[in-house]
Parts: sequence; structure tokens; C-alpha cells
Amino acid sequence: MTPRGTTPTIVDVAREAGVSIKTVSRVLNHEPGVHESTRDQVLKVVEALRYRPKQSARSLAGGRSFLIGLLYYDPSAIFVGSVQQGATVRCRELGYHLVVESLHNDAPDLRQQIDRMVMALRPDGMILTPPLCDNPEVLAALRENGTPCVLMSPERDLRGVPSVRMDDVHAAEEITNLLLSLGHQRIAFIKGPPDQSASAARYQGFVNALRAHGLEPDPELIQPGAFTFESGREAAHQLLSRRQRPTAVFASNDDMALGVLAAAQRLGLPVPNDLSVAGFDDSPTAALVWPPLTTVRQPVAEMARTAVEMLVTGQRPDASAGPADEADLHKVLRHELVVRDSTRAR
Amino acid sequence: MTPRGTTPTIVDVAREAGVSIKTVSRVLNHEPGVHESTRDQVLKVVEALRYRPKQSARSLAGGRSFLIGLLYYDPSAIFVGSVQQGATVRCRELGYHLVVESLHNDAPDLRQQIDRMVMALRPDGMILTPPLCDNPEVLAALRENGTPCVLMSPERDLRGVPSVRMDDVHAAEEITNLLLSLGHQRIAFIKGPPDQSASAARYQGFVNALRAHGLEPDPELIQPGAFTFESGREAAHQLLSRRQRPTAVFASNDDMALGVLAAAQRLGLPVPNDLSVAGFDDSPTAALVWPPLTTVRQPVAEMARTAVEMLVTGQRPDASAGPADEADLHKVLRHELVVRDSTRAR
DNA sequence: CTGAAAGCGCTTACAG
DNA sequence: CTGAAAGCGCTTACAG
Repeated sequence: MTPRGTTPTIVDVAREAGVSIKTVSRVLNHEPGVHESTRDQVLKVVEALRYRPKQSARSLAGGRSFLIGLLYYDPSAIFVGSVQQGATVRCRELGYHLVVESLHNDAPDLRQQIDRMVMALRPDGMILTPPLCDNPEVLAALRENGTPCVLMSPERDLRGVPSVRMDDVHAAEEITNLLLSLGHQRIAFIKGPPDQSASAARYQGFVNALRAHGLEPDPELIQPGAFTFESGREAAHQLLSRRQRPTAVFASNDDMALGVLAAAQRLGLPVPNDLSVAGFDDSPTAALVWPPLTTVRQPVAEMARTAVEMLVTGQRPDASAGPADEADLHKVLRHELVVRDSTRAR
Repeated sequence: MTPRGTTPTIVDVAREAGVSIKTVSRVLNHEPGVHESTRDQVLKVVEALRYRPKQSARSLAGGRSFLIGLLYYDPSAIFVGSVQQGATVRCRELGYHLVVESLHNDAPDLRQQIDRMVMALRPDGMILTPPLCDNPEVLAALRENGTPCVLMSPERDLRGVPSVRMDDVHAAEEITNLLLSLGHQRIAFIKGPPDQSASAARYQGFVNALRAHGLEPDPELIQPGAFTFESGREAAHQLLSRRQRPTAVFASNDDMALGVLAAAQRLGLPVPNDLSVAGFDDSPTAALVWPPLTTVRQPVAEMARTAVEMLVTGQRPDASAGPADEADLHKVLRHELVVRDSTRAR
């Protein structure tokens, strides 16, 4: 019997089951070559004793920590909640746990912070979210200490470094197509900041869709923006005070679209009656304004799930199987068009 | 010298510094009774070798995991981002790490999920956020396996169980006082759902403030709500179609206040010119609407920091110091009034 | 199909 | 002020 008040160890299970601890270990790790009856017997005892192997012992002996690290920067990022939801659930399913670390993208001791975490915890893999996944210093630190990484929505894919993303170009095309199909011809576009690759991708999608319909983007209707509420408001003020107003505005993220809504309201232009507005991201706010925003939902939780899987599955640090197929390294997940009340046929 | 390509261990440090591993251990753990010159020598070697003790080894030998668990339920909760920001930063400062687990409040295997995590990781403490911190099953499971907990904003404080919260009554008083000081007399209030204690507390604060000014709450101006956007919209429609409209609405959370904004817009009532609106929570959305919401900011990140501290500091599982002072167990942190453009003097 | 031995890298008593 | 020994609870080769 296990001493009362003490948590059972593998030794207790082995004694109780009448086998060696090695056999218990084999059963617990799903290793092949254990007689079915032996396995059943062990599992029965495990159940009875409510035994769970201790992570620190497994980690010390086996060299795997069963920990996945999540590095993120902006606490207000719409991302965080969904990333975590997806990542923790998938981790649990796979017998892993998620350790979260918030870093400052421009902290002087960024490298030290990462080293410290990696050396202490030895996570079996690390998920990087923007903007950290585009920080060369972070990537270099992780590569040096040999921690496998998956980048979530990086600016651009790196050869040999796994990543998960959605297709911004395609999604922007779909939003634009929606507006076109509603009969809009004068569609304005508010761009993101030039230093983010999503900005160019979304604009590209917008242009693609127009051209596919035989239209050319009208320079008068293209405004710069910064992915912020304020920049959206300013851009909208410009656009809506033109002699010939657009009948629809596609703001390339939700925060800017909210700014457009505010500007329209300020100018007494009812949305969607006199103006259709579309955003991009499906931020929590998008559904909490009037009218609720038509937008694109990034599959954030799914991306996180996928990242965990790639980390747990691709455990071949020595690349014994030869260089992994580059295409398999970069996954693109399907987004979702969310049509709400801010868009209407003209 | 440390073998190349291998991460240094305590043995390498000891050899290089010409001391025993026990002495290295003492230095690293800030134990007293080490000669200053010895300490310096050890630290120099630690630095040179970039040595960091391995958590799994420390944990296995020492019985402390240096892990703090964070249990949460709702991924969309405004909480998550700030909780994590506060908790991870404080953890890092104290040499701990944060493991996050998302649970379903009504999952059938809730208890198992918790047991599994605790048995595997042996976190030194656990932070519970609403609604998990009010779930008796969760609390029982944690108590049984002896994991110290801190409850964040629980419905009610439990004897002997540490908690951190803000003062809802006081904050609601302040919002009401603000509206009163702006000259509003007909102030409507939208309540939260009766099963959440914050609802009653915020209403209490509202009533307190009115009475302090010699006013009585007008039943005509009190509406039920459910802390959701929709319930706020409905309540506002009721309130704003009265023969004698209120000049201000205090919605007891931001989501409902956003609903009020939507309703006012629908009815062509400009905010704040014809109607002042105040919320509660300072959700991310509060600043992303027009006009931006006057509200109360919960000190969420600070609460999380404090929770980590309580867990790390109060490491006396056997209560050797006698029953801790009940008052010290329940911390109340200062909130912040956020005055924006949705409120104006009438 | 199963087991005895060694060892992962630390900390905890215990000495001196 | 410092150290030698034992042990935490597992997994990894290695045998048979």
C-alpha cells in the first residue's frame, strides 16, 4: 500500500502491480512490447492509486519537459485570449502544458530573458506571436539554444522555420468581392502601416478583386492608415468629405473600421444606409458596436492548436528524416468571412 | 572546462570555482553563511559559464516547482490579457514561471483536469479567476491536493482562502458622484444579473451616492440587465422612451454601456450632448467607440501581481506562524476612474 | 515480453 | 563557513 498522505510514485505502482518500474514506465509511455494482461494490470493499479508521473522526474531523466512556451508581447493584443485557448486545449490533449512569458519587444535584456527561461524550463518547443516572431534577436537566441519554434503569422516565412498563418490576400479579396456583389463601385480602402507585411497583402487582395471585376483602384479613394482607431477616423474624414463620396469603405483592420464608424456618425452619415463599412480581424469589439462590423475572422485558436501540434509532432531535432519538406513547414489556415450589419446593398 | 556543446551543470560550476556543489547551491539560493569571496568567485564562474540551474532538477530534489498556475475559463474575458501581463512579469521578477490552463467551468471531468495538472506539475500555487474561483468543486479539488490558491475577484471571500479584489461599491459611488457633480439628477441605472455579487455591489454604490446627495433612486429609472451588449440595448430602449427621459445612464458594465450607446444612436440622441453614459470595467472596446466611454478601470494586472506575491511569499503550508491574520488574506486594490467623452455637464 | 542498474542535476539533512 | 553522502522519481541504454 502507498503510505497514507503521500502521493504514490512509480515504485508504489510497480509493487502493487507485481512488476518492475520499467514495465510501469513502458505502459505509461505507450511503448510497444508489453503483454496485454500486464498492461491491463498496471493500468488498473494506476487508476486505483490515482497515480500520475511527476513531470520534473520525467523531465530530468528523459530530457523532455512536456512544456510548450508561448512568447508574446502586447498584452492588449486581440490575439492572446484565442491563442491561449487553442494552445492550452491542444496541449492538454497531448499531455503537455503551456508556459506563458510576456516579453518587451524592445527590452535591452530580451536575450537574457529568453535564455533564462529556456535554460530553466527547457521547453520542448516555443510558439512566437507577432511582433516577437519577426524579431531577429529573439529568433537567434532560440536557434542558438536549440529550441524548436513555430512562428504565428510572421511577416514573412523563414526557410526551415515552421510557421502558421492565414491568407490575407485571399481574405481581402473576399471582403472586396462581397462589397462589389452588393453593388458598390466606389469602394474606398484604408491601408495599414507600410512596415507590416499584412498591410501590403490586404491591399493586394483589394486590388485583385477590383481588377477581376474590370475596375481599377481610384487613388482618390485610397488612404494611408496605421491600424489604429485614430488613423481610421482621420482617413474617413478625408474620404467622406470628398465631392464624390465612396459608398463603401474597406478598412484593412477593425480598429480603423471602428474609426470609420465614429467619423460617419460624427458627420451624420448613417451606416449602413448611406455607407457600408468593412473591417478585418473580428476583434472582440467588432460585435459590440452599432452597427456590428462585417469583417474577417482570423483562425487564431486553430493556428495555436496547429502550432502546438507541429512542435509536439516534429520532434526530430537532428532532422534524421532529411530536410523536412519546406511546404509542410508553412501552414496556411482557412479564415472566415463574418458578415454583419455594417454592409448593405446600395 | 565544460564539455563543448553541453549545457553546464552545477558540477561544472563547482569544479571551475574550486568548491563543492553544495556551496554553489547555497550561493544560487541566497543562503546565508557563505564567505563573501567564495560567493563572488562562484558568481563569476556562473556568469562565465552562463549557468542556470535546471528547474526539473531543483523541483525533483527540493520539492518546489517554481511554477505558478493560472486557471481561467472564458477566453474572451477582458481579464486574460492583463492578468497575464501582471502575473508573468511578477513571476519573472521572483524567479517563477506561469503555467496557464483553460478549463470549462461546467466540464464533467473538471476535477480530473485539475488533478492531472497538479499531480504532474506540482505548481507552488494557483491563481483562480472568475468564474472558476467561485466553483466549489474546483476549490475542493485544490484544497485536497494541498495546492495554495489565491482567488481573483471572487463572489465572496472565503475564510482562510487568500483573495484579491477591488471595491465595487466604492467605484460605483465614484461614477455616480461624477454624474451628480456634472449636474445630472435623473440618472438611470442598468443592473447586472442577480447571480453575480458585483451586480449588487455596484447597485449599492449607486444608491449610496444618491442618498449622500439627498436623492432617492427612482424605480422608473432602474432597469435589469445581464452584463451583455444586448441587454444594455434593450434596457436603454426602455429608459429612453419614457415620457421623462433620464439625462444620464450608468450601465454597471461596459458591454451594457455600449448597448446604451447603440440605442441612443438608433434613437437619434447624441451622446454626450443629450445623454451622458458611463460604464464599468474599462474594457478594450471602451476607448474604441464614439464617444469613448467614461468608466472604471479595474486594477487587473496589479491584482495578478499581488496574487503571485501572496503565493510566493506565503509559503508556510503548515501554518507554522499560526492562522494568518484573516484581514491580510483579503486584499483590496485601488481602482481608477477613467473619465472620457461619453459624460458631460447638462 | 520483462527487469536490474545507472544516472539525469539538483537539494536536503547531517557532519565538521 | 564548507563538504560528502543520500535521494528526489523517473527514463535510458543494456541484458536476457
